[in-house]
Amino acid sequence: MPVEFNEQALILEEPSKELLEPLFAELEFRTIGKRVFGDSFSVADGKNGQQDLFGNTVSTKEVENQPSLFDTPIDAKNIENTPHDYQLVGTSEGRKELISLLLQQSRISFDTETTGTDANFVDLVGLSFSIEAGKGYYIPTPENREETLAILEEFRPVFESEHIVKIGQNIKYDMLVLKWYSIQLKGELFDTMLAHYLIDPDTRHGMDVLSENYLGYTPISITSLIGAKGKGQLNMKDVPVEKVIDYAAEDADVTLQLANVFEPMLLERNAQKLAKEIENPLIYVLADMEIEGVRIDADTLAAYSAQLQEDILKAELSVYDKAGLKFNLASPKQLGEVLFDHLKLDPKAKKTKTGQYQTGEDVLTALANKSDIVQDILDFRQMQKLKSTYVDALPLLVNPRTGRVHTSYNQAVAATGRLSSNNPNLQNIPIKTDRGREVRKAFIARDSDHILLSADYSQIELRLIAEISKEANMLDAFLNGIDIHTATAAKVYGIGIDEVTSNQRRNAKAVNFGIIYGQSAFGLSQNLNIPRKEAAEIIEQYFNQYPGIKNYMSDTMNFARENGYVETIMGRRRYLRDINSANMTVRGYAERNAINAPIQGSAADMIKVAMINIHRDMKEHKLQSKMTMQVHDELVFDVIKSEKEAVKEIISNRMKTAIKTEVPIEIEIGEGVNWLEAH
DNA sequence: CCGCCCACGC
DNA sequence: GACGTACGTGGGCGGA
Repeated sequence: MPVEFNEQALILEEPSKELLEPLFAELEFRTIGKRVFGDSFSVADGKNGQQDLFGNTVSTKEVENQPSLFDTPIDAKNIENTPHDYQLVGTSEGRKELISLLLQQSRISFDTETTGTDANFVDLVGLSFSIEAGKGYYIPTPENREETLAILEEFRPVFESEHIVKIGQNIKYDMLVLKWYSIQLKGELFDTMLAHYLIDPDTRHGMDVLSENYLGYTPISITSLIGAKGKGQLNMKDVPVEKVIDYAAEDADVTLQLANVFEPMLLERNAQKLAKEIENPLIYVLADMEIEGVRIDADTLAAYSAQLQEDILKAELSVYDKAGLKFNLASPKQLGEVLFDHLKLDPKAKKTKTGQYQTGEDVLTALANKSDIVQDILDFRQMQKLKSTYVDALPLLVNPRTGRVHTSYNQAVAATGRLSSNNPNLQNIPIKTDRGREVRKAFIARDSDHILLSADYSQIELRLIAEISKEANMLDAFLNGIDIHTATAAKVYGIGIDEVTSNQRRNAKAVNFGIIYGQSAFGLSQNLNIPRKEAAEIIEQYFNQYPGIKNYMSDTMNFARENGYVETIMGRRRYLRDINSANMTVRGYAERNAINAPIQGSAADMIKVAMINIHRDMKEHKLQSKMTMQVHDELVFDVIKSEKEAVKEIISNRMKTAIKTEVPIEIEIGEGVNWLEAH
C-alpha cells in the first residue's frame, strides 16, 4: 500500500471524534463511548487470577448465585451472572499457541480495540478473538508502533488466511485499522451488523442492542471503561489492561454468538445470498475506496472561502440596511420575526410546529416580488451553506498521512439498501448552482498523470420501475432510446414526441419523479406550482398511458399488506410495520415506502453488484487506477492515463450487466482533471 | 447536549 | 379537517 506513515500523525492525543460520536453511539460501535457508572466492575485483578493454558492470568467467573426474581430480571444476563472464559494473551508463547489454535478454525470472530472512532486516525490498542461461545482471548498491543507491527506480523497468517471466515461487528472498521498497519484481511467475511441490516433494515444494528435483543445479554458498557464523553473521557489506551480483557473478549464472544443466531435468520428471510454475494464482499470494496481517499485542492478552496466571505458580508449588510435593523441573519427565528412581524411581508405567514415563522427557500422565493431583501437573504443562505459545510470543512478533513480526504461509507444506515457517506459526506457535494459547482472543481485527480473518470447510470430508477412493472409503453420508450421525460410528456399530453414543449417535459419529469416517491396530486401541484386539479389530471393521464405503473403500485401495496414487507430485484426486504395502520398519516408513510423501497433498493443492489465486479476486474487486471467514490448512481475513479481505455471498458461492461434486465441499462462516462469536468 | 430548522445531494 | 415526495449528512441556533 503506497502510504507514507508519519509518526507524528500517529500520536494523536485527541482523535477528531466529535463528528463521529453520534453516529457511533447509534451504531453502538463499541470502541469509544459514553459515561462511567460507578465502579461495579470486577475483573481478573489477582484475587481470582489463575493460570491458563497459555500461562497467562485468566479472568473467569463462575456463576455463584442465579439472580433471584426479586433483584434482577432473569433475562438480564451480563458478565456478572454468566459463565465465561476470557483470557489475557500477553506473552509471545501465549500468542504462538493462540495463533496455532486460530489457524485450525474454519471461522473466527475478532475485534480491535483502538484509541478512537475514525479508523483513519486511530492507533491499535489490542485484539480480541473468539472461536467458541463463552470464550474469548485478548491480546494487548504496545504503544510502540514497531512492537505492535511485530505482533501483528505474528497474526498475519490468521488475518490473511483465505480459508478462515472472519466474523465481526462492523468489520470494515477493523479491516481499515489493520490496513493502516499493512495487514490485508482476506477470506470470506460475516458482518453481524450487516446481517442484521438485511434481516431488518429499519431497526438499530449496534452490538449492544443486538446482544440484548437476540442473546438476552447486556454487554459491558464502554463508559464503564473510559467514562462519559466530553472532558475527562479516557482513551482506551489509558484503561488498565485487566479492565480491557473482559470488555474486548466479550465483544468477540458476543459477535460470534450473534453470528450463530443470524445465520439461520438470513436463510429464513431469503437474505443469505445478499449477505454472501453482495453486502459482505462489498466491505472489501468500500474499505479500499476509503483508504484510497480523494485529493482535494485546498488552495482553490481557501481562495473561494475568502471570496465567499466577502460576498456573504455584502449580502448580510444589504439585508440589515433594507430591514432597517441589525440582527442575526443566520438565525431563522430572528429572520422570521424581521420578515413577518417587522416588515410584515406576509400577513398569512405560516409557522412551524415550534411556533417559529417558516423561512425555508420555497417560502422566501414566494415572497421575492414583495421586497428585494429576499434575494439577498437567499444569496446569504446559499453562500453561508457552501462556506461552512463544504469550502471550510473539507480541508479540515484532509488526512495528514495521505494529504487526501477519506470518507466513510456506511453500509447499514439507509433502510432501502443505499450507502451513506460521512466525514466528509461525498454524496451531497453541490452541483445544481454555479456557486456550488465551484466546490466540485476542488476534487481533483491524484497527480498530472491521472484523471478523474465519472460513470453515471442514466435514469436508473425509472428504468427499474419499468423493469419491475413491465410497463410496456415505458419499456418501449427506453428500448427505442427516447428521452423518458419527453416520451412521458408526449403520452400524457397526447402529442407527438417532436411537439413536446420544455414546460410539458418539465411537468412530465416531475410526475416521473413523483411516481417513484409515491407523491400525491397535492404534492405535484406544490412542486410544479400549478392548480391541484391540473396536477390531478396529469396524474390521471399518466396512469392511463402507463397502466403497468398503476398496477405495480397497487400490486406492491397489496403485497406489503399481506406479507408485511416489500422487496427489491435481489430480494432485499424492507419490513413495513405500519402498512395496515389505522392512522392514515402513518399508513400513508408506509405506503410510500412500499412504492419507493423496491425501486431505490433495486438501484442500490445494481450499483453494489457493479462495484464488486469492477473492483474484482481491476484487481485481476492488476490496474493501478482506483475506484474512489460512490454517489448512489455514480461511480468515480482516479485513473492513470495509460489505463483509461481499459478502465472504461471494465466500468461500462460491469455497470451495464450487473443485473440482467429486459430494459436497456445505459451509462454515461465523463473525464476531466476535476470532478466537475468529469461529471 | 440535543432538537429544530434549513439546505446540500440522489 | 389534516395530510400531502423516498433516502441520507451536517451546520448553526437556541432552549434546557
